[in-house]
Amino acid sequence: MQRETVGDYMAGLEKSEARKIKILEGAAKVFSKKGFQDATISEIAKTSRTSEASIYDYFTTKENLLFSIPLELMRQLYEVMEYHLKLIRGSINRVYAVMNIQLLFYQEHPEFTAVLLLILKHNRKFIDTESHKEIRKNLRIFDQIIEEGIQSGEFRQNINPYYVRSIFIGTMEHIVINWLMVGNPKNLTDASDQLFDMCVRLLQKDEKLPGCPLMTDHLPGSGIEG
Amino acid sequence: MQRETVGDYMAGLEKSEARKIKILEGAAKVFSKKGFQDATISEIAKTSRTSEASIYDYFTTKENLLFSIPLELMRQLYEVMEYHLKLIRGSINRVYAVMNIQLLFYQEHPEFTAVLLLILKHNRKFIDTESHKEIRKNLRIFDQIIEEGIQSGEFRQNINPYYVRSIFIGTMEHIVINWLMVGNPKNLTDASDQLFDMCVRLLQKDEKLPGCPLMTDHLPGSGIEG
Amino acid sequence: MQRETVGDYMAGLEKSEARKIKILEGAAKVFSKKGFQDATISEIAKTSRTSEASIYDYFTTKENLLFSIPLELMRQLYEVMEYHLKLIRGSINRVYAVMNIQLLFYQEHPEFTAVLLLILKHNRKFIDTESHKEIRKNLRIFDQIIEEGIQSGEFRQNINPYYVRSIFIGTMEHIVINWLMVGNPKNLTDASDQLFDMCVRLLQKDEKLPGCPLMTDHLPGSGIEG
Amino acid sequence: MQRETVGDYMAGLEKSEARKIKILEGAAKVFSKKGFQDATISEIAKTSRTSEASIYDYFTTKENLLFSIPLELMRQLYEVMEYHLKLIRGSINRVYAVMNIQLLFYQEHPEFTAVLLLILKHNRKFIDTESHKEIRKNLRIFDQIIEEGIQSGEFRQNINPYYVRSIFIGTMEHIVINWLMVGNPKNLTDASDQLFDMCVRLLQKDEKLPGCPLMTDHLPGSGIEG
DNA sequence: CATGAATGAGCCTTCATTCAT
DNA sequence: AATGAATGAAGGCTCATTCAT
Repeated sequence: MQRETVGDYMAGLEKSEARKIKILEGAAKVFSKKGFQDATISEIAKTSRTSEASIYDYFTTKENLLFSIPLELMRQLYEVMEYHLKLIRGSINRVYAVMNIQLLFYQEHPEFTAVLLLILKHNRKFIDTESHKEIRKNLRIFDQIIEEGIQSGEFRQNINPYYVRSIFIGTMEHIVINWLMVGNPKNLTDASDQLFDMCVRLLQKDEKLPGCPLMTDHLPGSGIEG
Repeated sequence: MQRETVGDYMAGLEKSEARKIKILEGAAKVFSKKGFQDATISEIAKTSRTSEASIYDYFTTKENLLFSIPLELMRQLYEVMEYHLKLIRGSINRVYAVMNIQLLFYQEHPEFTAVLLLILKHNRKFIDTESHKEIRKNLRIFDQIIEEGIQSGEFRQNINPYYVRSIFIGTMEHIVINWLMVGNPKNLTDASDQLFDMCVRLLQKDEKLPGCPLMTDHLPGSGIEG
Repeated sequence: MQRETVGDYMAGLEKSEARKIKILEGAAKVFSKKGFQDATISEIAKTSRTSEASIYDYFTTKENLLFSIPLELMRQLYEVMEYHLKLIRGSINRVYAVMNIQLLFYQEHPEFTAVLLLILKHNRKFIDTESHKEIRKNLRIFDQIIEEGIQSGEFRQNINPYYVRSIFIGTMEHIVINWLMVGNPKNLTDASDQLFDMCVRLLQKDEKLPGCPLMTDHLPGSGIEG
Repeated sequence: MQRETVGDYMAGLEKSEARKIKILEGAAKVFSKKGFQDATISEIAKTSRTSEASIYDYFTTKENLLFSIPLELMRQLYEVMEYHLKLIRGSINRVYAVMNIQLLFYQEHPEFTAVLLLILKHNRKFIDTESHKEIRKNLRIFDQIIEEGIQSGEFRQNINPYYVRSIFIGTMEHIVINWLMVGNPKNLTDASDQLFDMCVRLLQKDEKLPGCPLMTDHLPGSGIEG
């Protein structure tokens, strides 16, 4: 088999790389539970089954360790996105896929997600890191889909890609943060379809709305109260 | 009129209350610049032109100080919202007003906003504070408007208020966070209209979409109750 | 009436002196409960129904306040001792009286006693205070009785007054400290007679022992194990 | 002999245990000079030739450090007591030995003694510590000797062991505290014999008092078990 | 490589004390 | 005379980080 699964992902790695990943996982676990400042290197070492000093063999500082958490995972996400998007035609469908994959990924990596959305996204220094570059790479996938949709005529012509992205990303992250903080909704993917049903209206051409397969249940209302 | 305006707000306060507000302002300034942990009480004291010990006359702990920052401001925001909404008819117009007031408020209090959106919103303990209660009170204003719009028939009948709120709040906060972190957009209220143009599509009935000039057909001649 | 009772003791005092005593009482209460360092001027002020600043009108420092606590009370004790001893003849009886009065005094002023025996007696600086001078004055009463007893021939000739005093004072204080710390014995005066029965043997002449009224029940034992 | 003597006691210890002892010694030195509150961890660290942080590797709090000071020493004292008492016959002789050993021990460890008698003995929390358990173990040695003396008929039958102990312990501690506070007597063991001469009268049968040269008639030729 | 052990640096928090009213 | 209000000064404790083994 050519594609390695997540399961045996670490199988082919050198021992050193494997330990680095162990540390990152432990760090994600501890950071997500305690926050950056309340997490201690000591606890991360314990969680990673290694020593504090060893952590400093792989990461220069505690902050560097924090910032390194998304690097590999965002690359994985990027690959998964690319892989799936190759198979999907139609901008709307591609937007849907991106949202779904993203939310699924968050759901499967709750600790990483907590680190990303509750800690890193609000850290100004994080913007200058390699990890953030990976995040922007992922964002660009979304941007491209929107632009393609506009150019192909599948989307409304007068939408502003920046605001579309803001709405999609902002909404998703808002939902995910609620999921992380108060456990609501229970299941992120449950939210996915509902969210999409709403958000997609932003993209669709006006005349398409009634016939849009995603919007079949929308009965035209009567009038408007004066 | 005899009631004090916002301008001379502090004029009528006792000295003790005035100092408390000074401290909260200094704290917002420092917390917004440094984050919670990197901010020191010493620097907050200096910024507030008071002593470290005095801070502890008004707030029990550093965290309590942090959590106290939004209390008064969120009450002010609530009052402003209530005041303006009394004058506005039509659910769409009211949604627009809420977004505008909110964004304007953020823009006018960037340090407070940074504390709120970059620090407090991701702190689990914050949820149990009095300040957070005020925030929920503000959210309920939004919820009510949505529900009224549905019941009055002005909005689509099959929208899910939870997701509508998530989209509006999530998007706004995303925009505001970008504004705080990278200075883009330069002006929050510039974003307001663009955002609204898009978001409003989520609420409107399908047949209204084409060509409906937003924000005009709901404003009766006066629109403002005497 | 010439002798004022403890009850109306404060009646004849100036208001200022009355407040000073109030403070000393509050201080004794708080110091006895918390110890010197853990007691705060703030709590003493509250307990004394006065303000922190007022305390500093009467006492220069917290330590000065502590050291001032025994001054008046030790003078009272001295007067009580002198008053009673005038009526008592016989060195043994006088020793007994001193012990009794002392223990009774401790029992009636448990907070003062705690301050004295748990805090002040182990403070090197206290030795140089006016209060300590009063304490030494009281000790001298005891010393005099012992010396009189020796000179009158009522006590053994070869006793060392220093060690006798050490035994009596050391034992009493040990008992009182236990009473303060673990509540045992419940009643100090209960201990008084038992203690005296034993301690008095140190003073009595050897040939007096068999006939001594305090020692009537002593049956001669048999032998000594080799 | 292979067993380490007291002299090279620290030789066989692990480095970590040796450092712990160094800290305890430094702590005893500083606490005895300054008292608990006025002693600073910083000064203890300096005195122990270690860092403040290291102290917290071995002791959880400053108070825990204080309370830990007697633990090992009281164990040593217990062993010394047991060792010597094995060699001594006669309850009077054993009482004498206990007093002597105790006072000698105090004299050899003046800083420890100051901590014990000037700080710890008056601390209510100390009662619940492991160290206090050791102290009670030592007290029980004394109690047993008294009881044995009563049962063997060597002592008066009607003495109350609680008061006997109070007298012996109270007196000794009183003397030792004076020695610590005002340097009088110069030499604790000088006091020992004088004190014993007096105190022993409390124990002896009445008829024995006249002319009985203490400490001779209980010592058989050898007195020491091979 | 891995790590046990050690520490320098720093901050929150507390009060005794002062002073203007 | 009395006090509310303000603060300077100080110390316990915590960790990120280093380094010898």
